[in-house]
Amino acid sequence: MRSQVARKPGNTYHHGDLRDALIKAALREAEQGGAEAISIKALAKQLGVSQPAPYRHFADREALLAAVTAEAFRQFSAMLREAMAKPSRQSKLSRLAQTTLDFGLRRNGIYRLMFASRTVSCAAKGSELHEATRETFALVIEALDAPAVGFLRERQALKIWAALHGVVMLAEQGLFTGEAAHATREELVEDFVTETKAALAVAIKDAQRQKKAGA
Amino acid sequence: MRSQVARKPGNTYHHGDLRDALIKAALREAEQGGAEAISIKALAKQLGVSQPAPYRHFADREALLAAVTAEAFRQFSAMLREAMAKPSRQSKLSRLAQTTLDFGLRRNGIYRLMFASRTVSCAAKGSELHEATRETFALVIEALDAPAVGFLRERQALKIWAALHGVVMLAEQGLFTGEAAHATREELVEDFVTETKAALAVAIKDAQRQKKAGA
DNA sequence: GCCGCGAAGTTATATGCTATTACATTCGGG
DNA sequence: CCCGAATGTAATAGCATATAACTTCGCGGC
Repeated sequence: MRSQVARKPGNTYHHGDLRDALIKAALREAEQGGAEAISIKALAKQLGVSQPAPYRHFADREALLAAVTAEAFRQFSAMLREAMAKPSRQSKLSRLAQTTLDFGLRRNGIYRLMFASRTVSCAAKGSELHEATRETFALVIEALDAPAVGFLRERQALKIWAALHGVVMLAEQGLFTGEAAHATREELVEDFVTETKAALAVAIKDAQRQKKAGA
Repeated sequence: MRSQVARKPGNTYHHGDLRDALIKAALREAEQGGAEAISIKALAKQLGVSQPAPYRHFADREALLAAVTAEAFRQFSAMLREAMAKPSRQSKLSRLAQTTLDFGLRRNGIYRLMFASRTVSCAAKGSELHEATRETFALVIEALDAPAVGFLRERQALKIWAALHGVVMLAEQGLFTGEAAHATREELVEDFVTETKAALAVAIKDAQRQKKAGA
């Protein structure tokens, strides 16, 4: 018979998977309040471990935030992938766009963690976080469903990506609820989607014409 | 002979204009590190007053942040107005756009304070902060240099405003420095400006046609 | 089997920030 | 000139980050 001092149901002194539990709990906390809602002390209490225990897994608060943000990007990517995968009348790009808007508003604290904090821009090139962001952007390019034509595809991806972020930002700021609200967020997003498709179609046609002329 | 305990050069027990000094100093601090770089204690020390002195002017940290953000909006508006006022080859909209990008990158901490924090969305309707944001958005509409045609003008203003924010966000995140960097931020911004002008021109022509047809 | 080492957790503590309370000083109007 | 309001100070409570020193547990080599 072991000592079994542990306070957790069928387990021991050691938590078993504290690192993962911390990230998941932190994500829950950040859902509403963003990064500032993440308190190491509170998380430790919530998970039933001593206050400095988390420091065994993360050097400091910044490191935890980076891990949480990376996980957030992975969840976001998964959501986008799912939305793009399921059959639908709408285009992949449109589904990606609406999903981004939805995610940005419903999980706004996490969204701010991902796109509006310094954590991401400080991520080193090979880091877990950096890779997670790159993968998400790759999905945007994929959603365009367009052949590679010079760097035009990447450029259009950047443009729609930027536009989507902006809509989320303004929506959260309340610019759609005042007098200027005669356009819904969804309409604006669909506008950008349409424009992107049009621009891509023109560019591809141009490229084909040039090829033909060259041949 | 008075006590003259004061530590400040030619002055007294009272600071004279602590509230204003706090806001200005806080803005300096936020320039790089954003909201989290603003510490009441540090500001008090820096200004040579006792640590609780700031609480005479702001109920709590949130209130200080709101005031700082409002001041930031006013400075931003002033910068936009100046850029739009001076004669130039470029359109007003283009100057507003490039100025926004410049401000968003050079004073990124403040920019995040203004557009990516919960402070703004929590601002009450009549508050100083709320008014400041509304005034800034009015400048965007002005920059379009277009007659009011239904709500189309507001809609275009929202769109370009959103797009600009997105570009700043992605730029700060480092998405323009990687492999996809074959479009500069300035080019993207100019793209959006051009598209906005085109959309406005079409809409206005449509409206005139409709009017003529109706007459 | 047991031993010992390293991973993971604990208690105690230092430091820094926010915020409140009670007290002191100055300014300005009646 | 004096009193009250505005503004500042000292002292302190409470919470968060972070580190140090000690403890417990699991596991792999012998």
